[in-house]
Amino acid sequence: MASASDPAVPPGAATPTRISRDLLIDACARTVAADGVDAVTMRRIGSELGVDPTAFYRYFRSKEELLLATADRLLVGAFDRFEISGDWKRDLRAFCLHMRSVYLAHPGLARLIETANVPLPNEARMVEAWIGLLRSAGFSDADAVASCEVLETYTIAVSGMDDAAPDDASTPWVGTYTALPPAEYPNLNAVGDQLYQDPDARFAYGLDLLLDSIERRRGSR
Amino acid sequence: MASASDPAVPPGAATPTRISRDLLIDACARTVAADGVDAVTMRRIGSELGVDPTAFYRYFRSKEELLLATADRLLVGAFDRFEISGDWKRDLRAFCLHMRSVYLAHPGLARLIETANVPLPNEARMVEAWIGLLRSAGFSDADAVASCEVLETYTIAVSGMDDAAPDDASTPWVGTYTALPPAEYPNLNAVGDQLYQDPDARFAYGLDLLLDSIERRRGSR
DNA sequence: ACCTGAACACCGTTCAAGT
DNA sequence: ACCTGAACACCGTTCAAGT
Repeated sequence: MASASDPAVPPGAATPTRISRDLLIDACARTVAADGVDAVTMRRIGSELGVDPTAFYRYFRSKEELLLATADRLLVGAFDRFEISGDWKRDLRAFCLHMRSVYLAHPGLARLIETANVPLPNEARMVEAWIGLLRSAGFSDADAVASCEVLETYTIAVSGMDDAAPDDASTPWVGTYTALPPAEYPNLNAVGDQLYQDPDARFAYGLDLLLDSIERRRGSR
Repeated sequence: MASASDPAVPPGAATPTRISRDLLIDACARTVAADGVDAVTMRRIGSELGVDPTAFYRYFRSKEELLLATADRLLVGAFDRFEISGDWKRDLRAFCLHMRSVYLAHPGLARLIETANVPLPNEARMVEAWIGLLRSAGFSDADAVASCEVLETYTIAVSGMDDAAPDDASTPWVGTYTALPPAEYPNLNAVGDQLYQDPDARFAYGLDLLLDSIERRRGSR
C-alpha cells in the first residue's frame, strides 16, 4: 500500500528493498488493529507485504521484538498531546479512560506491554507525565509513585482482561448465576442478574474508588 | 506414578483403563503447579501418564475443556473453609490476598479463568460468599454487586499480570527510569528509583484504596 | 471399548542456496 | 546485500487401524 503510492519507486526500476523495519511495524500494527495480537503470524505479515515470511529476520531478532516495537508505536499519540486541565483528579481519570480505549481497540496490546520485561519508550513518557501530574498536585514523592503505579496497573490489567473476552462474552455469564439452586446460592439468586452487565461501567466505578481514596490520602497528611 | 503404587492393579492382569477424567486433571494440575499453564501440552500429559498423547480425547472435547476443569479443581479449597471474622473489611481483604497467593502459585491460572466464557462452579461459590459478606454488612444490593465485581476484577487481573512476569522481571525495570535524560524526564529522574519495587506491596496498596472507598460509600448513604 | 500412531494443518525459526 | 524456500522442531487435533 505504501510502496504502491510512493512516487520515489518507479515500477520498472531494479527491484528496490521492499521491506524495512518501518514497513514491517506498519503491517504488524495494521494486523493488531484489525484482528488483535494473536492474529500476527510471520506468514501473514509476509504475505501482506508480498514478501517471504522469513524475510523479516533480517530486521528483527524475533517475533517478540517486532511485537514490542509495534506496541510502542501504538502508544505514540495515545497520550501525547493530552490536554491538561489543571485538575489532577479529572486529568488522571480522563487519562486512564483514554488508555483503556486504546487497549480495547487493540486486543492483546495491554498484555503485550505487561509481559515486556523492559519498559517501552513511550511507556516511560506516559509514566513521566502521570507522576508529574501528581507531584505538581502536591503529592509527596512516595504517594505520587504509589498512586501512579496503582492506576497504571489497574488500567492495563483490567483492560487487558476485558479485551481478551469476546464481544458477546457478557451474554452467557448474565443469567447463569440466577439459575443456581437458591438454597446454596441465596445471594446470587437475589442479585445475580445485576452481575457482569457492563465492563466499562465496572472499570469506571473502580477507577473512581481509587481516585477518591488517593485524594483523601493527600488531604489527610 | 499412581498406577505403580496402586495395589488394586496387579501387574499381570489384563490391561485396565489407565486414564480417566480425574487422572488427566490430576496430571494437568501437577503440571500447572510446577511449570504453569503454558507448560501443559498433550504430549507432556500423555507421557506423564504413560499413555498416548491423543488418548485424552476420549475424555475431553479439547485441551481447553481439560484446562478449565483443572482450573476449577485448583479453586476448590482455595476459599472454602475460609474463616469469617465478622469484620467484612478485614475478611474481604484477607480473601483477596489469599486468592492472589493461589493465582501466583499457578502461573496462568488467573488468565485461564478470565478468558473462560462461562463461570466455573467454584467461582460461583466464591462470588456467592463475597456478595453475602457485603450484603450482611449492610450494603445495598447495587453497592454489594459493584464492590464485589471491582474487587474480584482487581484481584484476578492484577495477579494475572504479576504471575506472567518472570521472577526477576522487576530487576531490569528498576533503574531504567532513572537513566533517562533529566531534561525530558525530570520526574522519573527524581523518583524513578522508587518505581516497581514490590508487586505485592503495590497490590495491597491498591486493595486498601478500594476498600477504604467502599467503606466510605456505605457510610454516606 | 479403549488405546495407538501416522498424518494433517498449523506455528516460529534456521540456514544453505539463489539472485 | 537481500530475499527465497526447504527444512526443523514444535503445536492441537483427527481418524483409520490395531488389540
